[in-house]
Amino acid sequence: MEYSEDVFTTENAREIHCLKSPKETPLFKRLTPEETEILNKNRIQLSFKKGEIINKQGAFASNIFFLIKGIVKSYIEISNKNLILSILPAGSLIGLPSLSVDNVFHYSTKALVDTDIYSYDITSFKNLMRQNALFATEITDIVNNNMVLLYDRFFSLTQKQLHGRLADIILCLSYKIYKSTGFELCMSRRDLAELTGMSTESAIRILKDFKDDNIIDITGKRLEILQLDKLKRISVTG
Amino acid sequence: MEYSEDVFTTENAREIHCLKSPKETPLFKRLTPEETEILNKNRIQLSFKKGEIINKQGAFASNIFFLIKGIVKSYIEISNKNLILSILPAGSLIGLPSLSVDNVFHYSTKALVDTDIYSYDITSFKNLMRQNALFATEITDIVNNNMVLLYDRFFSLTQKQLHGRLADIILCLSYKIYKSTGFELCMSRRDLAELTGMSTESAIRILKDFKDDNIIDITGKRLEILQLDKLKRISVTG
DNA sequence: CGCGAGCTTGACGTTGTTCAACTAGAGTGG
DNA sequence: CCACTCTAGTTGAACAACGTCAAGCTCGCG
Repeated sequence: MEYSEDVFTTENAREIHCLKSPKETPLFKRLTPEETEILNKNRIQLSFKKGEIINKQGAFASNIFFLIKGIVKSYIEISNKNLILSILPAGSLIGLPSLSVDNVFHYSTKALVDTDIYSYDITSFKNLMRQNALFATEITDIVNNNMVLLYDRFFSLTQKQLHGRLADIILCLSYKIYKSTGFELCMSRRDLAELTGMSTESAIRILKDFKDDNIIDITGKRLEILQLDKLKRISVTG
Repeated sequence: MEYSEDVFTTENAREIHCLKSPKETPLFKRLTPEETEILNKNRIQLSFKKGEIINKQGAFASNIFFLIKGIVKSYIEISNKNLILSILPAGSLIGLPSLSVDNVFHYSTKALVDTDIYSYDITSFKNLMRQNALFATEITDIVNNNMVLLYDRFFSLTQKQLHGRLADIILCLSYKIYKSTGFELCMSRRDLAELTGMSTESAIRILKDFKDDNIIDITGKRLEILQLDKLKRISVTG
């Protein structure tokens, strides 16, 4: 089943707002031809294979990345504990916090599938913000949107039990990333666990619970939502 | 013991970055006299007593608030589950996400002590951003800073055990809000619990653990950190 | 003086992690 | 072509962490 666009804005908006949705960003349209030229002069296109690290948390951030094609995970790693912040589809920007706070990356990112990015010089980027108010406002909008998504995930992971958290993530992946109730998962069970703040074993057990209850079907990487309403109910009740 | 300024930027920057620190924001200095005039024409000053609600999550957001004096908690409430997002000191802005996402407040805020605020018209605010790039950039910087703080709290609450989480919060309050190792807590045990994502009883028990181990002294609302190093170690080990 | 909200403690049950073992598939080198 | 290894996935049992419930306490306030 494919979703119609209105699914995203109706009913349980709260629950499904937890991952980034690919959006045709009007970001660069705010720039004048001259400004675009400046930005593109220092732009480099790079390709990453599935599993490759794009940037490392803590590293000096001299670039902002724009995701042309692919899917990427952003995550925090501290002393062998990993937490996935978000799954980023094409159209996303990587490294925005570095525009304002320190000159380092605040999270790592890794390609979940083969991925192409533009790498922009962070200084040019900053300068354009300081001279083009509409551009700067667009950036604020993007950061604010990310903020609200993070609020929802923050709530989910701290207030819901394992079943609710996993239901949230399955719904998000379905709505926001794959835009279908059936899809080929581009991440491991461990990734699912790190997205939901639980152990890998727990993630596997709960997937099995859902499968035994005929709420989803999952074999290997192929996941199909069989009873969307039940999954939503689990997401709400926690 | 009072902290010298360099404490904030050295050693374990990661752990102490979890609440907002009061900062003399150069925000409004970016505005021209005419722009300041526009903004202030639609500005209203309001006072809230301790415990009063400033704005409600979900309500129509026609204003951005600036915290002149006082301490405020911002929190998410869904079906009798509460999660405190942040403790905001004087100098903070409230409602920034509403500039970009929906026209509603994404969290509620409540005064923890008697509080004065300026209430700005959100439309004037938006218009100024669209015409003054330096102003818009400042807003981006503020939102980005809040984002990074949220990353840290997100990690703390999802990856650390109760003792680590409570240690984090005590350190944050000490560094960022009270700027001293001894202070009069302006919130209830329940607030501490909602800040750390645990039950009130657990918060109380762990405070007692810390007290029994002579790491802190707490009687009523008065809290004194006795062994800062031990508290930091607990924060790190989780 | 009594009431209610916040605080505190102990006993108990649940939830979720850890550990260990086992399986399946995907390279890798002889 | 066959061991060999390595990683991802899976399962069960034991255990620890944490929440819930119930009861009692304290203190400010009417």
